[in-house]
Amino acid sequence: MSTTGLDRRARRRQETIEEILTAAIELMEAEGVASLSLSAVARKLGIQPPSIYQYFASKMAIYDALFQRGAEFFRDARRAAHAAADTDDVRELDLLSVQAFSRWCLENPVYSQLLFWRTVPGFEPTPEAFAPAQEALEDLRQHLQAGVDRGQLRPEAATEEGVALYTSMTAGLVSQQMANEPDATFEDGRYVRLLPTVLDMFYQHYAPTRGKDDRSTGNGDRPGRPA
Amino acid sequence: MSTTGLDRRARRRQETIEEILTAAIELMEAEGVASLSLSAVARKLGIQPPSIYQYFASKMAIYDALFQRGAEFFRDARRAAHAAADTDDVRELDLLSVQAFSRWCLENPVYSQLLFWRTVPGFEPTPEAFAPAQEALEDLRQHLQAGVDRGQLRPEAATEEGVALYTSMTAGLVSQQMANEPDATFEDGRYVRLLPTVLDMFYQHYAPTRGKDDRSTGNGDRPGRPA
DNA sequence: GAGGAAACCCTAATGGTCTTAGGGGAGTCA
DNA sequence: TGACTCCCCTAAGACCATTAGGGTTTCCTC
Repeated sequence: MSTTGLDRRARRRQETIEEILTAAIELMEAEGVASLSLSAVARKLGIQPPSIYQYFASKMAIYDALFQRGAEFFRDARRAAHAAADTDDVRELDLLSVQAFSRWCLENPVYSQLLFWRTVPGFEPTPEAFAPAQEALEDLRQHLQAGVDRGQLRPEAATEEGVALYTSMTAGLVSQQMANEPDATFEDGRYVRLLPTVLDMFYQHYAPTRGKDDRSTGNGDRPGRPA
Repeated sequence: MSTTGLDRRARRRQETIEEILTAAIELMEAEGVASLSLSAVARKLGIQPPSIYQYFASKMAIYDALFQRGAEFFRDARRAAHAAADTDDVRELDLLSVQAFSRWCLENPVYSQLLFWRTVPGFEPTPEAFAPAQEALEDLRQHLQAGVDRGQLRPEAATEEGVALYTSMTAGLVSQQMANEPDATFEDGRYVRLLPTVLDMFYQHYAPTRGKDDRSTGNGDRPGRPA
């Protein structure tokens, strides 16, 4: 059969590509992101180093593929956290998704370093690899816009400035966590524990100006301050 | 003379060490922090690569020396900003020093990456090299304690949690700035422009509970919301 | 089934890296 | 002057990424 043969070959090729990528990830986890060696990948697969060039044009192409893969994982993890949440409260949803974000980062330090730090010497992601990351950012902006629409945030929150603030604060915590306590889990990290706090700070900073300072604005289900 | 000879030799040795370090910095600025090559350093000095081992035990030792150098620069820049300020208001002082911090980071991206990101493969700073960085952190804690003592911050601000929040938020902005707009100056960076804002958020979050929620606590000179 | 093409994997080689070993010359001191 | 230390060298080993080119297997077409 003409098609099955082609499919088989294409499938085997795809399998090898996957094998290379997962071997690369495992080696990076063990030896550090920037010290990935193609020879080591080849050894792990039981082939000779030049054979890898059948599948990737260069070492950078491997980094790029992993960047794209990570960005897709990340975007989907964020969307899944949204979909799984059974609340309509924007702030609650926000906490869930930001916790999903940081949990994913801590559980996938290799991807995080590739995605959020510029940790590899000459590596710059191609636009194609970068696209999913930008989609995730756009997801976030729309989410903040939803918060604005429901009166839980001032319109400024969904601007470029709001997104910049939001990402800096949350990614800042995760960065510090990974740099200073790389082995901590999501549950007992000293920095990542502060995520609800910075979220509070964000929502308070962009709280709609309704009457006087009303901390629990648009957020009826959270315990208020004692009267 | 016995001493002058020894001094001369020691001085020349120290000069060579400095030459090596500045050459390394220049190469890193041009080629990226992690892609530093001892051979390139040697070429720049007009010597052969093995000769560098007369002055540094390994490539990591050079990274370590630069880490220490950078931490000392950083600590001193922060202290100088404090000393030069002619205000007693803790919050004002804070803004000046955090701006000095981020300005220094943007002007010295090589040192910043070495100090605040884990960007080099197998590099871990030795305790000796790390000491000045810890001194700078202790400076910050004391500064926050001063804010507490003057009634501008709640006592929690000067705890480990407060320091973690403070460093995460400010370093988060600087990280995002350097990752996303590496060529922007301190004046026109989209992220670093938000430093006063996050400082506001911090001071508001740790505002002493004086009567009701008083947004302008300890911050008389910033325009309030319209009544 | 036979011929041909493509895919796959190999060896060999180039030029780069960090690092160690060991030797020779120059400056320094008694 | 003789000895000692320091400095820089060349040579070499063990890696690395990458290119060139050849042989074998696999698949499609006739």
